[in-house]
Amino acid sequence: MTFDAIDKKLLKLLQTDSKQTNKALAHHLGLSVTAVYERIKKLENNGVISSYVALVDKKNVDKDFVAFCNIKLVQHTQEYVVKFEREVAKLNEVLECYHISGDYDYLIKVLVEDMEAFREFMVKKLTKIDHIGSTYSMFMINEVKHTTAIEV
Amino acid sequence: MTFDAIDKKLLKLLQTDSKQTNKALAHHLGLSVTAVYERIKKLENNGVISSYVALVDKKNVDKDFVAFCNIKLVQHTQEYVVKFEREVAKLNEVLECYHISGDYDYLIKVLVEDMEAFREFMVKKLTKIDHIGSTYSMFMINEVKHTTAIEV
DNA sequence: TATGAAAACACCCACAC
DNA sequence: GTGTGGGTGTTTTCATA
Repeated sequence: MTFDAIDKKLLKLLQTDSKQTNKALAHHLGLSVTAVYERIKKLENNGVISSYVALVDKKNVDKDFVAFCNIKLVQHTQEYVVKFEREVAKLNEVLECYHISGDYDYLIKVLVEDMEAFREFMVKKLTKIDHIGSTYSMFMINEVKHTTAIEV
Repeated sequence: MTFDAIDKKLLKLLQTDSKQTNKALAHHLGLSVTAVYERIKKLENNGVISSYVALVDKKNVDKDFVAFCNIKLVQHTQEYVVKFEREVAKLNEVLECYHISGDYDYLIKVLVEDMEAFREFMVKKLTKIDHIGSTYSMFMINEVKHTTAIEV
């Protein structure tokens, strides 16, 4: 589908705050409530908007220790890859996992309470997955930017 | 604040789908609508729930080229650091930016249309920021997992 | 705290322009 | 694309236990 300037602005607004009423959105966009309603439905039906979620502030739940782990597998057979991906996706400390180019095979983002919890995670969960060769971890010192909103 | 089992389940539900009605949530949790309403308000007022947003599927907007760039600054004076962080945060291709431990100073996540757009980004935006020493980029081959929901 | 009832509000969809 | 209208459902408040 194609987006005009209004669609883009609408997506920006909804990606910032999805609890705005259609009336408020209509006012921002200079459209009628009905027009806004139909544009939103179109974006939902086309899968552009995949879901609406609540975002939790990790600082306010005492879980703001973030680590990025580069992971290398010992082998890259279909079987190993599939199994690793399935196992790692199950771990709820793992917020993101990407198969990437470069020196390592995967990059994962891990969220836990503190360094001690991270150690537990590495020893008891991550490295329990078979076929992991080596890992290289980086710890977050400060979160400079983090947004879920993408420019369309 | 402290969370009981119901709060945790409620947060999980809202982080998955914030458009559920309080009635549906009440049914899932075995509570009354008002009880759910007040728990949600408490979570919002305590800053546990920071916002409600629409999530856009990057595949459906033809913007699914993801790169991770490790960045090293030439110097680490307060002035350079502050300036870099301010400039990089302004770039809307940069979804996330973390000051990290390890061989590099920063890890950023970049979202653009394709490799050509990434090249443009690197040449015309990122490396235009002063004091960047070296960079090391990794490209996403596949997104194995990506969630905004954190376990509380 | 939890609840039910009631008012205020927003959404949804059809119709007319 | 805008506007209206009305039925439906939801949010919010409040009295009550």
